[in-house]
Amino acid sequence: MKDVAEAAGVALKTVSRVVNDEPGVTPATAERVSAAIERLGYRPNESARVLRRGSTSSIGLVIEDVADPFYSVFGRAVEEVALRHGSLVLSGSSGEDPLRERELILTFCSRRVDGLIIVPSGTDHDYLRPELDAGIAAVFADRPGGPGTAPYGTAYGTTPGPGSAPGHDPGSGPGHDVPGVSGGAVSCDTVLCDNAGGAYAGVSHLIRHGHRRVAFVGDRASIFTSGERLRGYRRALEEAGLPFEESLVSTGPAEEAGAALTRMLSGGDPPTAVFTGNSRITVAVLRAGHRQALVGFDDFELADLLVPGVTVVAQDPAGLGRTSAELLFRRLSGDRGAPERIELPTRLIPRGSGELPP
Amino acid sequence: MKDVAEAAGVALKTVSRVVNDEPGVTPATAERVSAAIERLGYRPNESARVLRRGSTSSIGLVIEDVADPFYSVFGRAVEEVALRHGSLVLSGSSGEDPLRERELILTFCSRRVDGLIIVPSGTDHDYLRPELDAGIAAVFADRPGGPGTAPYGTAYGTTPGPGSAPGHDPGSGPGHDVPGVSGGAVSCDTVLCDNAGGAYAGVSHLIRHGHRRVAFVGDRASIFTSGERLRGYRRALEEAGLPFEESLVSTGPAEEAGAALTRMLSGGDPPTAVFTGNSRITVAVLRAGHRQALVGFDDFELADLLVPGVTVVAQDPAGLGRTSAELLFRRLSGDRGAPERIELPTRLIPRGSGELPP
DNA sequence: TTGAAAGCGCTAACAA
DNA sequence: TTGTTAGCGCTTTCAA
Repeated sequence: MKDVAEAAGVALKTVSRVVNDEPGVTPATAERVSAAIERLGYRPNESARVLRRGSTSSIGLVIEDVADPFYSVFGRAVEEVALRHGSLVLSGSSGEDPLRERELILTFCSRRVDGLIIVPSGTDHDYLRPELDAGIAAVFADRPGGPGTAPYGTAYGTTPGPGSAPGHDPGSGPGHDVPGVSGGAVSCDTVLCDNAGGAYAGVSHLIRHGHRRVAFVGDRASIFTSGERLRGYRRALEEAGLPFEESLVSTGPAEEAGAALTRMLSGGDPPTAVFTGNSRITVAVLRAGHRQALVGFDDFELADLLVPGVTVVAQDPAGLGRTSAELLFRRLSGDRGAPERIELPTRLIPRGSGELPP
Repeated sequence: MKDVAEAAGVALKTVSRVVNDEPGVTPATAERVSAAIERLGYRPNESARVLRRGSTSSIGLVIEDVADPFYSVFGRAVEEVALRHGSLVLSGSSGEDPLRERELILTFCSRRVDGLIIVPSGTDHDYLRPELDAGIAAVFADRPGGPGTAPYGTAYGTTPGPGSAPGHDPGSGPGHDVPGVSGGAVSCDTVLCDNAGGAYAGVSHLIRHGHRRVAFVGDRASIFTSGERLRGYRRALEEAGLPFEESLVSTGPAEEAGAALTRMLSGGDPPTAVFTGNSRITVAVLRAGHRQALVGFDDFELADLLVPGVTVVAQDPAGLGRTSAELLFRRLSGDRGAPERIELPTRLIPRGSGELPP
């Protein structure tokens, strides 16, 4: 910068003005400075700028896996919004590891990101408090953050989010104690998908097509979304007057999903339909050769090309990313209102597999 | 930091020493400092650090679309390597727009990334020269960079990369003038996939299964990889003594692929097999209802679950990312050798569609 | 083992 | 319209 100033015969501040498009520079002077910049290949040092100005114009994005189709679409939407706001995106994969998540977040904070969008894998985000106090905004996406995060002065309290399916019961079922599902004090902005409502719709769809024994094959019960979807499943059974049977429910990692379903099917009185808790599990079940009636949570590419097409409850990952990012930037531009909890709707897409008769 | 120093009753430098694990601090003093850090929630300001030290411990990643499965896996691999090297990843999507690409790269450079990994969509990267001169390392991945980028002193010259399939002809065919394919001066490190060799293998596979009229449905000829794959196709035909027919070749965006193939099939003497130039096109062709013999470039999820399974020439996006990142970090740690051009092999995965008889 | 002072490149505040 | 000065938070250098 000094070199440029010298070459153009002006003071530092004038170069600064030109670089930042500040008013109060004669076109002629500006031209001279621009020429010097061009000739010397000068690029402003963003670190110095940040140091001086205090804001980095960048946000941190922590997701489970950058390579997961769901989260990569989510990330792209965040990037889009960030671009519109002149912000860059620092991103990292937590790999479902709370420690790694924490490390990543603190690293981002060291880099003084203006805000964070977090798909939390941990359930305790107490360590965020100093950062939030220091003015970093944070939005939890896809899953609520753990207890102990309370920015913006206003405490949120224990709000058992009602979900949008009719008549949700707020308590989580016995034998499926999902931490953070109900009664968790979530007080950062949170953008979720209507997991319970979506599962409710999917399972009801199967029931409407004549099934009375519907299996639930979901992910580990410790994951928030899994618990919510299980809730929706129970609610649908209940409303149809069908009994909830432990033997028709499996929760565990996707790798075990195929085997779990096989076990159910080979037992006495097997299910005639399956509801799967996410796309990884849907694919695992299909790969294991199961071809009975099926509705899966999460849309996935080529679901329409399989035979029969796979009926799914589609989330909107791009919408989730967009909403989260827009909320974050609203906070960054000064909105100090009470933390919000937004729940995005799901959409049932019938493609054949969910309309098979028992 | 000043507060911490005061609270612990030491000088700034001592805090700095503790934060950076530098030797020469009594355990007792260190303990006092750590306690103050914890109590005050102090986080070092990375911008100031960068400003002082000069290195940002971050790299920039420019890809076409963060949400594309191929590139998101690629990006994840880059992230993995960066993590091992204590580096963060700034990433952005160019959306195949050279202007956006350039803007993104310059933004990253302003942020003083230590290095860049670029999947170039533009063909001219002259604007990178000042950055490269300033010591930023760059690796082109998936496609070579345009002319006019010559770091590390050693010029690379015009090297018509031979590819690994036997007997490639170096000239690109008449009527398919692909810029940068042959004779392009590429002098940054470059990591590519063996596009020509892979296409050669895929088309030869179809020919071996009795097909004598194989269509090529590829992406726009202006894209480097498309051109290379077309080269491999020609080579395979040539070697089998089959004529190259313009009417069996289509190059254009994926949205038009289905219609293009339909046209070919409804003409006189239609093809009995198709080779598709990338997974987007493969899917487009399948979605258009085509079910003849097919080999596609690029593997994709669920290719094995379709009926018949889709035979593909698989690339290794994670390997591409890993190799690129490792090369970059080798440069960052001081390797000034001549620019490298690495070509990763492909793998043919037979699944049924490529083994159908004419 | 510890500390004081200088300065990284830039912009905010104030002068001319 | 243009310039001068101070200082952002840290590390480097040199001294105690």
